[in-house]
Formats: sequence, structure tokens, C-alpha cells
Amino acid sequence: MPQTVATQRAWRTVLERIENDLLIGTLGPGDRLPSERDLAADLGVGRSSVREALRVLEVMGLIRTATGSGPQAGAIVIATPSGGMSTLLRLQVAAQGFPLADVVQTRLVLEDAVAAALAADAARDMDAVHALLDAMDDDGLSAPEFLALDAQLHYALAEASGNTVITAMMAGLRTSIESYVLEGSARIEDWTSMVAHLRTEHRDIVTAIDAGDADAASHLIRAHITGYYTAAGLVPDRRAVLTEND
Amino acid sequence: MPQTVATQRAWRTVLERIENDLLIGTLGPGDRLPSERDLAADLGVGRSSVREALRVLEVMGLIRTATGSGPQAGAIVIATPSGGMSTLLRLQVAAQGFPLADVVQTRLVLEDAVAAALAADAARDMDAVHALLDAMDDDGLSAPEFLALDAQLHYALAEASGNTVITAMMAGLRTSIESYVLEGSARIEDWTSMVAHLRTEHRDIVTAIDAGDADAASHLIRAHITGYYTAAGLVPDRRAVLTEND
DNA sequence: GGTAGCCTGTGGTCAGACCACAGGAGGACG
DNA sequence: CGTCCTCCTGTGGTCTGACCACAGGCTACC
Repeated sequence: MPQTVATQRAWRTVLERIENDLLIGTLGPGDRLPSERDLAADLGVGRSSVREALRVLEVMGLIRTATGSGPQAGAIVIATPSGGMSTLLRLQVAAQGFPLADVVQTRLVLEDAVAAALAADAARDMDAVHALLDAMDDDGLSAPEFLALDAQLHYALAEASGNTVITAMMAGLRTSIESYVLEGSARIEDWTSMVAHLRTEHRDIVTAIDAGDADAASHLIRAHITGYYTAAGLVPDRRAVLTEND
Repeated sequence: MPQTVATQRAWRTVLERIENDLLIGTLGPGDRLPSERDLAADLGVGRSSVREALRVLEVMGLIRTATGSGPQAGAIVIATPSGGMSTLLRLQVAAQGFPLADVVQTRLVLEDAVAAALAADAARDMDAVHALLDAMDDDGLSAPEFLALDAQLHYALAEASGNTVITAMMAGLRTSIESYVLEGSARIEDWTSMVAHLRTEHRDIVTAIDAGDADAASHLIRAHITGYYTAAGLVPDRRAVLTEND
């Protein structure tokens, strides 16, 4: 029987089946999903419904699909959290579900936590951070290039903290406001001195972390972020920033 | 011409079109999207491709779809961040993209920030929180019921902070580990005394917030969360919890 | 023994069909 | 003239069947 009553949306059936397989371990990172046609037959739904579910999983960063044949073809489970988080946040910001100010505040909270945690962690690996710091000293960088490196730097910091959730969230928050950040950079009159300023702040933050001074790192990174957003004309100081602990 | 070369995946075209409309304001919360058939015709893609894009938007919490006719039918923009965030986190945890420990740590960071911010905010509205506090005093509550109220309490705290991003993230983090929390509650021998303990902690936290003591609120909420997860046998102390500032 | 070409299975896409449903327009009836 | 009932229309939800592009393995040919 083709189109009977939809007790439940067909694609939801597919989604739940896959989520369950993931949960009980039948499916794991690196594994291949059954082909769309097989899944459809197994679950008694149409292939289009299967595709809708797979599309969701793909955008969420759970699977990767490829055409052709062989072991690399088909849908493969890859837990890539950053991608999905970025898309979600970007769309929500676009749809005005998330005010820009809230995004910035959240970034502040997370970045603060990351800096403090890194400072407190004796086993931290800051190589990537230092490398980026050096790369940003290049005077030939354009504003977009500099900002791209800046994004990488903050991402590297999050990554060094070892928390995948925070790292993904940071990446998502960053990309969700990327266009606004770029826009804002155009509003800054003296970009050269701003770059110099940012470089100094970055160095100071990393120095504090390397020294194990969590308190200083926390304060410096807060000042760094709020400073830039204010200068770029984003986030009109609608109210004091979240959780200044002192 | 039906299936020509896919310069770009067709559904992505649709997604980008809608995101762009959202960005430039052509589309906003409450607005209705064109019908699937119209969108397909406009963009020169098949209806199934349009549906794949809409499905993504629906799961992400950006639109709501309804059958029938009239103003309520069709796809309507509704920025409901919590739903999408919950789904994303839940799936990522299921696919082992996010270790449980990282989820708990992140929750700790956010909840800490919320508590501190609330304590510092003189204009906070804690009515919902107090109501939940009272509701949780009911001795007839089962473990799942109590935990459901507990979830609501923490959500209410986040909501009171006014930051929609953090609120959505907290909700997502919570639901992503909901099954584990429930599971863990079964491992607690003396549930009755645990409930009493939790109640006291909740009251203490709220009292600290009401008193404007950010530092105390921060410490209490950290102890509260780590205490429960430890008791429930979740998150084997793989390492010190992120960012204990003292 | 190589190598070139076919074969197969995969995702990607489209077109067309039907269902269930909700609302509005219009007529029938009091 | 008002009210109710019925059909009509447009919407999402789903399925089927078809074709394309592609990648890899297999096979037959050299």
C-alpha cells in the first residue's frame, strides 16, 4: 500500500532507526550505512523518505555521502560536530532565533572557561597556538586574512582544552557571526593599529596561560573579545556582560 | 532537462536561497515560505530536493510545517533554537562525536556562568525558579518525575539569565544525556536521601543567587552538578573539571 | 601478464501520481 | 436573511519509477 496514513512521519522512522543503531552500537564511526534502497525496503518506506533523513544527518555532520562504488561510496558515519553546530547556529542567527549579543556573550563565557582551564592544565599543548601567533605577525595580511587566522587561533585554544563540545560550540559561534565580524572590520578606521593591538593582546593572553595564571588569562581574554566587538560597532552595550566574577 | 550535471547539490541551492532570504530580511519569524511546488519551480529543481532542504530546516528548529490550507498551513518560520540544538547534541553523543565527560564539563561551565550572571543581575526574575523549587518538595515524586522537574529547574535558571544561546545549549546538553542520567539514577542506592540532598542544594543555590552572591552561587552549582554525576556513576573522574578558578 | 573496456551498485535528481487534511466559497435550506 | 452543509482547492506527506554521473571491480582481449 503506497500512501496510507502517516502514523508517524516516515522520515522520522528512518531517523530513529539510525539513531537507535548508533546508540546500541550497531553503527559507529567509520561504518557504512545500508544503501538508501535497502533502508527503504527494510523500513517499508519510500526512498525519498530515507533520503530526507539522511540529508538531516549529513547537515548535522553525522554522515558523509559519496557516489560511486567501493568502500568509500555510500553513507559513512563520521561524527564531525563542528560542521553541524556551525550550520545550526548560523541559521538560527539568520532567522533571528539568536540575538547577536547573546552569541557574543556565550562566546565570552566559553572562551573564558577555556583560557582558565588551559592555564590550570599543566599538560597543555600550545604548539599550534604559538605557531598561529607567529603567523599573525606577518604585516602583509589583509583584514580578512588576519581575521581568518584570528579565528583559527581561538579555535586552537579551544582545541587545546581538549573539550570537543566546547570546541564545536566555539567554532559554531564564530562562524555564525563571521559575516558580521567582517563587516565590522570595515568600520574600524585605523586597522593597522588595531592589528597591532590585537597581536599584543593575543601574546599577553598566551603568556598568562603559559604562566599558569588562570585569573589573568580569564581577564585578558574577556577584555580582548569585548574590546574588539565594541570597536567594530557590534553588540551595542545592551547591558553588562555575563558573569564578570569580580 | 531532468537530471543534468549537479554543479551543486540541488537541495543546497534551496537551503542557500532560504538562508539568504532570512539574512536579507525577505523572510522572518512568522512568515510563510512559498509552497514546495512554487519553490521547486522558482529554483528549477525537483520538489524532492526542496523537501530535503525543508526537512533540514525543520529538524534544526527553523520552520514548522502543517498540512491543510489557510494561514496556518505550509512551512512557517519559527526560530525555535532548543529543538535543533537538542537533536544535534543528542545525535552527536549517540554517534560518539561528543564524549559524555565533555558534555558534562560544558554544562558545568555554562551553568556556572548562568548562576554568576543571575546573582549579579539585580533585575532577575526568579518566579519560575521558586515555583519549581516548591514543586520539587512533593514527596510523591518518582525518580523520573523528580529528574524532569530538575531539568526544568536548571532550564528556568538559564532562561532567567536572558541569554537565548546559553539557554538552548543547556537544554540541548541536558537532553543529550537524559537517558544516561535516568540510567544513573537507578544506580543510586538511597534515592530518598539523595532527593533530600538535591533539594537542599537547590535551595542553597537559589538563596545565594537571590542574595547576589555570585561567588557562592558559582561554587554551589558546581558542587551540585559534579556531586550528582559522581553519585550516579557517570563521568569517571578522567581529570579535574574545567576551570575551577580558585 | 597487463590493460582497456564493460558491468554493477551507489548516491543525486526529477516527474508524476495519490492521499489526508484544513479552510474557504458557494449553494441549499430554514 | 442567516445558518449550516458540502464541495473545491491548495497544502504537505509519501511512494514509485525512471534516468544520470560516478567509482570501483571484473573480464575479456591483446
